[in-house]
Amino acid sequence: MLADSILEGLNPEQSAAVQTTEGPVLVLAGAGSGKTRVLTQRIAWLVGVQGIAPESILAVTFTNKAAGEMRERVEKLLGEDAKAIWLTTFHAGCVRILRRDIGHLGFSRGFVIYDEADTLGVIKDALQRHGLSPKTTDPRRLRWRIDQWKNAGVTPAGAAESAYDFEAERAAEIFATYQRLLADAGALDFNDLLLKTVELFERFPEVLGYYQRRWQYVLVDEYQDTNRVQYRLVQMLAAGHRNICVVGDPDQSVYGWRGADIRNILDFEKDYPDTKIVTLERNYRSTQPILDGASGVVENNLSRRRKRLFTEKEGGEKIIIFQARDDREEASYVIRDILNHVRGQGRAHGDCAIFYRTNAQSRVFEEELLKYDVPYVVVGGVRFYDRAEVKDALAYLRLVVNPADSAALRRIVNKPARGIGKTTFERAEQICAERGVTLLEGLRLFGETDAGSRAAPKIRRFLDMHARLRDELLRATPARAMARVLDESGYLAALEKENNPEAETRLENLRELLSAAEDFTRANAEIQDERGELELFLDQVALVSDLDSYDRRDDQVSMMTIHSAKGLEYPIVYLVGLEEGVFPHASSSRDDDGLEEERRLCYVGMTRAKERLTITTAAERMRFGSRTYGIPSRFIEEIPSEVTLREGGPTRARPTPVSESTDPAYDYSYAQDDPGESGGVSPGLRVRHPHFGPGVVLAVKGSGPAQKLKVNFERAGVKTLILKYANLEIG
DNA sequence: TCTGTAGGCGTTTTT
DNA sequence: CGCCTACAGA
Repeated sequence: MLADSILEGLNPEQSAAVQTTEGPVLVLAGAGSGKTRVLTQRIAWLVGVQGIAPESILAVTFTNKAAGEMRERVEKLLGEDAKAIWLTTFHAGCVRILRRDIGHLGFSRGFVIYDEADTLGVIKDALQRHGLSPKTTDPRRLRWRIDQWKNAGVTPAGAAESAYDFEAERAAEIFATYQRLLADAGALDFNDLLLKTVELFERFPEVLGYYQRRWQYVLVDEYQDTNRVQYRLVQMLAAGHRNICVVGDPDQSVYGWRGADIRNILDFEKDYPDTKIVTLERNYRSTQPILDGASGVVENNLSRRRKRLFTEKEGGEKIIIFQARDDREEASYVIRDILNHVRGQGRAHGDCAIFYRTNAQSRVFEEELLKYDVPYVVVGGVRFYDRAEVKDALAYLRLVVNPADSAALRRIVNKPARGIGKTTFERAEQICAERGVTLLEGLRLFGETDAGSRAAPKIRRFLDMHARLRDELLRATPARAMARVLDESGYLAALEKENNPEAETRLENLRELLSAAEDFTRANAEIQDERGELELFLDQVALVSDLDSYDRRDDQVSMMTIHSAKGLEYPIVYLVGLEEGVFPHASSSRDDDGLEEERRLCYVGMTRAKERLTITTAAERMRFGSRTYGIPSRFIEEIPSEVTLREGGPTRARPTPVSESTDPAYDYSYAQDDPGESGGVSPGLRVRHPHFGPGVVLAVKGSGPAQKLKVNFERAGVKTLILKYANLEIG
């Protein structure tokens, strides 16, 4: 019977969470306690046993990846029926709602979604309109401030009202201008996607009513990460039937800086006094020492609901704590430990993961991995869709879909160089501001008023091209539109003309983008939507992250920030850089709230490990290009000493100059150093790397033992290598 | 208007 | 250290 198979293998608490379908339910799920399993089985139970129509279920997650994985698992249980379930991220779900109903708010349904770079441009524009320079007012700080307001659901008017000093008043004014400029461009930023949906529901009860009736059951994953706007959204949707099930872990709330409000989960019972609470404390992932260590750390947080994870697993290795002299020794220790496990213990590279606090820390590890020729993948950091050429191509498409998109226009108006430079464009901006027309229209007006000027014919040609592309491509497939736009604009030709390895890399990225567009068409062949496929494609790329495309492979070590690691697990985990200032990060150590969030982050990192956890710290570290000295993180002391095993540390010789090192890695480097010359390596030389394959040297930096190369590999793209470690063959 | 270079600055984490 | 911006020169 289906009911039995759904409940099979669940413990009593999980089983209760699955079967309690009516009324508010709060599932407090500790790390590794099978929370995703509960969510998927619960959906299966609703449909397969209770006979609930799939289309009346809404399940919301934070990442596309989580949504995708959940959908996969639900489809396995329910087959075709699963397709009608709304299983989506907050942002993607809101886009879907707004594309249908934003017209009520006087917004075009053809709105574009602005990313970080786009919004920064809008902030700068707003500053300018207030007669302020980006030099005196830091645009990033201002945007951060505006984001904080928006996270909390504060409007420009509200911000102005609560302004307590001149600076806040001015920030509130710029906030208002920023929103106006977005509206003029037909654009919404990430926060607007949520805010506009809330506004829509508040102002148009009949619209809210439609969705309330539609979704009889609402499920929310990672509830501890919701901000006040998301909270409000969920509350409104569940107001009628109150069949709301939220799953989360207050100890894993690590997005406070992005507006997540831990009160949402802590106060859930107050919002719904008849809440059924299910606590999942049995851990299916880690060994007891790892759980004890992680609990030991997080128990230092004062504002915390008591919870104690346990496992039935017997024994387990202690947590290893390694104290390194410097960041390089830290990295080489980790890499060699990985190699020991791979070569000596039959482990796969893919069993191992390295987690750090900030992306910048990945560099040293990458260099060491290259040195020892260990295959790896870095998750996060620069996103594919953040690369300049990819954004340029997409900007052309955006401008086709929405001619008001000023950020897109700003981006590509003179790419490739077509004689519409800074001065010309500034005039267009001025006209746009004075007359309240779109930027493109401002450009047109300028060309007409100054018909005799040098720029006029160039403007006309650009506008003609745009009009032509718009006529031709509005209903085209994304791949066709992309190919056409790159060709017609001369973008591709200009890149090909450059004829150097860097341009080749960029062309390669554009080819990849093109195939992503083709994939999109293939994947959405059956989806019928009144909106053009091109628009749907642009929606998707606006909301994907690098993490979404990460697929764990057996043959690669994974590296990522702890934030990115949330929700993942590995047999062997290295948590690195545990020094005061690095982790906990200096800018979060000011107040108790920040520190407690760092501590939860540490807990998240530690609980990713299934069997073996190594924590490392370094006495010296290169930061901002100069040597800095650190002391071990307080979190290390918070791990109960019974479950730790210390290696390295102050008992060893004091820090010695590198040349006197007994570290074989260093000795090796000096043995290799003698040939003196770098073997006559110079840009343009074709080389072969044992792991990356053939490539061309782009640049040579420095000299002596530290000489570095920038090499463009045919398969792997541009990498910076240390010559003496890279084992390059010439030719 | 475009291109190359010198200086300044930053780094927290990201849907 | 590396990226981005501002600025100078052609």
